Amino acid sequence: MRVKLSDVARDAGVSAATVSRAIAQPELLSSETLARVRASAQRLGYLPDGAARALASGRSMTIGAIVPTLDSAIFARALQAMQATLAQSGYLLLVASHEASPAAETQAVRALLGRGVDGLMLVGAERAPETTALLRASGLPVVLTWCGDGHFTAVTIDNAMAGRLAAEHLISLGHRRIGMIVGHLQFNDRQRARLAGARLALEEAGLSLPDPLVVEQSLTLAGGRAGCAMLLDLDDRPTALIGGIDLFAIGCLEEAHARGMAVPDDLSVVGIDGLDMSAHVSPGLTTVHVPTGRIGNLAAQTLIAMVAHRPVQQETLLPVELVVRRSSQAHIAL
Amino acid sequence: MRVKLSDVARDAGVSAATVSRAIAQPELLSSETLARVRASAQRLGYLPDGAARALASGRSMTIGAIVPTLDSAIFARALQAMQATLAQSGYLLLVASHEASPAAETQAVRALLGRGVDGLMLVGAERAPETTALLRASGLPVVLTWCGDGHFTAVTIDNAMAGRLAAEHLISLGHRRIGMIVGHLQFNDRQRARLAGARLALEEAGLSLPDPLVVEQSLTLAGGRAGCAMLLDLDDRPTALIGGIDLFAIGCLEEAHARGMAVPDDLSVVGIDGLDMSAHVSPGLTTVHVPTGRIGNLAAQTLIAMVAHRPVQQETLLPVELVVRRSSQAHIAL
DNA sequence: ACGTTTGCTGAAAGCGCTTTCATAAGAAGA
DNA sequence: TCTTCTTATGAAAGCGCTTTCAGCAAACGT
Repeated sequence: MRVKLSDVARDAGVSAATVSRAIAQPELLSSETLARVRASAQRLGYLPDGAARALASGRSMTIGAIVPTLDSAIFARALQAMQATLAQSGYLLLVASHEASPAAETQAVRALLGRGVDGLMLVGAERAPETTALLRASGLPVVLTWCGDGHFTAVTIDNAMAGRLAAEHLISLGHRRIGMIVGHLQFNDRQRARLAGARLALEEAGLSLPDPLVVEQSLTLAGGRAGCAMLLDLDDRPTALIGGIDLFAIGCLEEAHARGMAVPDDLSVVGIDGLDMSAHVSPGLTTVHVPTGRIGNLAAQTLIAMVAHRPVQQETLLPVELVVRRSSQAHIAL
Repeated sequence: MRVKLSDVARDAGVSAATVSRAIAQPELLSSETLARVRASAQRLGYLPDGAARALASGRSMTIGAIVPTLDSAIFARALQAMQATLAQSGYLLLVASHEASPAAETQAVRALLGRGVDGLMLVGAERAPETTALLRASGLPVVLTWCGDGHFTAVTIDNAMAGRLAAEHLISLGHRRIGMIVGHLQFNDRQRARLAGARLALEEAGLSLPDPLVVEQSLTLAGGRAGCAMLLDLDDRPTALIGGIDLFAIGCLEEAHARGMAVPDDLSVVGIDGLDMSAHVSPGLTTVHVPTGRIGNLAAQTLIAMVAHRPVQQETLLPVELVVRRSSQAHIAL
């Protein structure tokens, strides 16, 4: 049915080994043999069988990625960047998502490991012990992203610093009562770290971020609006809000607008992520920029290097940076 | 090194065939044999080798998807939906993107075909003839999305109708001069169809959508803003704008706001897509809703059915629907 | 009681490729 | 000229699984 390597070999009048080499190590062949094989392959429309190659060589030229969800601007961008980088080296991306379920993540790891991926990208450092055991036992190159665990190779950002920068910015603006909307903290070490960073900054300034001023929401714009609504309905409402992700902050902008409150006059808002969109909303969103695309690029590069047994940096910490726009301003105490 | 099927077989005191059956067709085994094999597999931490399974069985339990980019709310959502549906049947998603390059798409198809995917999802009906030839020659289940070509199985929406609904809505509101921002039309049949639909509706109403009122932009919020700026800078500026994607329309909202123009008082704006975000921006965006997630779900279901040789509908046309919000209102002629 | 079916299991032949090892033919050195 | 390297190629042994095809019991039918 399908053209196989032996067909090409017969057509070109060479052995199967030679055809195989024409694909993988062309420099070993004489130029005329190579040309002949290539011509045959071309003419017959030969496409190597990946499964057979993977079985025989032990490499699948496939990298796995497991993210909470693809349906997020953040992970989508990181994966797009990964995919683009991987493609340049002939790798393909096998993706799975776990929707914030550790058990689903374990399943996904198992599925990807079974598919013979050459390396694996995961988000965050927190996971079921079983998953970690699986990963270690596999001996496969693994790169953690956003958060590292000190053991696996990682491409990270300082989430706590991101939270801190957001908080310190507001503190320096004179805000004393600050609220924060975060994603569900369970199985989300990025959000926990951002919250912890903000809280610490507040405490160092002699302020605090008490539980009533922190609301957990699902990671959507609607979640941001709802969280904002809860915070603004408090008796002693905050004068400034931090969104654990930009989407939350944008939700705050919308909710404030819907209530007839002016941002930044009546409420300051700061996000964390640095979505493209954040520069374009009104007012422009002050945010802590995270190099999402670079996380993806570097994760891919690191994985490729590890597969090739090249030395890699154990943990690459990418910088986050406060970008001040219109959504935050000095708080005038009454 | 790694535990293999024969290790499990030896440990359980059965043949390799029996272990294989324990995985793929457990109903063929006596319950005690099955239990014994499972216990051994569990204890040894056996994970089947996907490459070997794929080679021996001819099925990889992997579905390929090639999209223009992952970094788009639309495709990200569709892929997330696909992935979720596929995962339920034990399939994994192998993704590639082509960034609006037909040649890159061909490459991607080749790469995925080579990886032995069991089926392939593609976006749109327009592609290099070589790609189509490759697809046909492979004989693999293929599902086109958003647009069909009358040959391959497809899960589509009526893009022309979407454009028409947007235009007719504005016409009915009394707008006579309407502009449209579309993505680069080359290699994007979805945008072409939406434009054509809008144009036709206008012409049927005795109006027109002349070239100067159509601007092509890259598919980002910034593109939408830029397109809006161009249209508003026209001598005879339009009173209403259609965004070929919601992101464009949201860009229009921002640009209008930045210019001190009120939407919908000074300008009506309608999008196409129905992003979650569109319901939350201010003013709420009138848009033609597209069931993006369902496209992904159905593409996955269709592919799974095709792999199993179950009959499938040749083309599934999903409905689009106008959702009227605050961004559009009647035009008062001066 | 004797063929016949049914249920469960094993032997073994691949699936299409990679890769080691061996070999043959030149090139180079002595 | 004869040995010693190189260089280019082929033969063949798998990679770890699936899947006929057989075989052997036990259960069935008459």
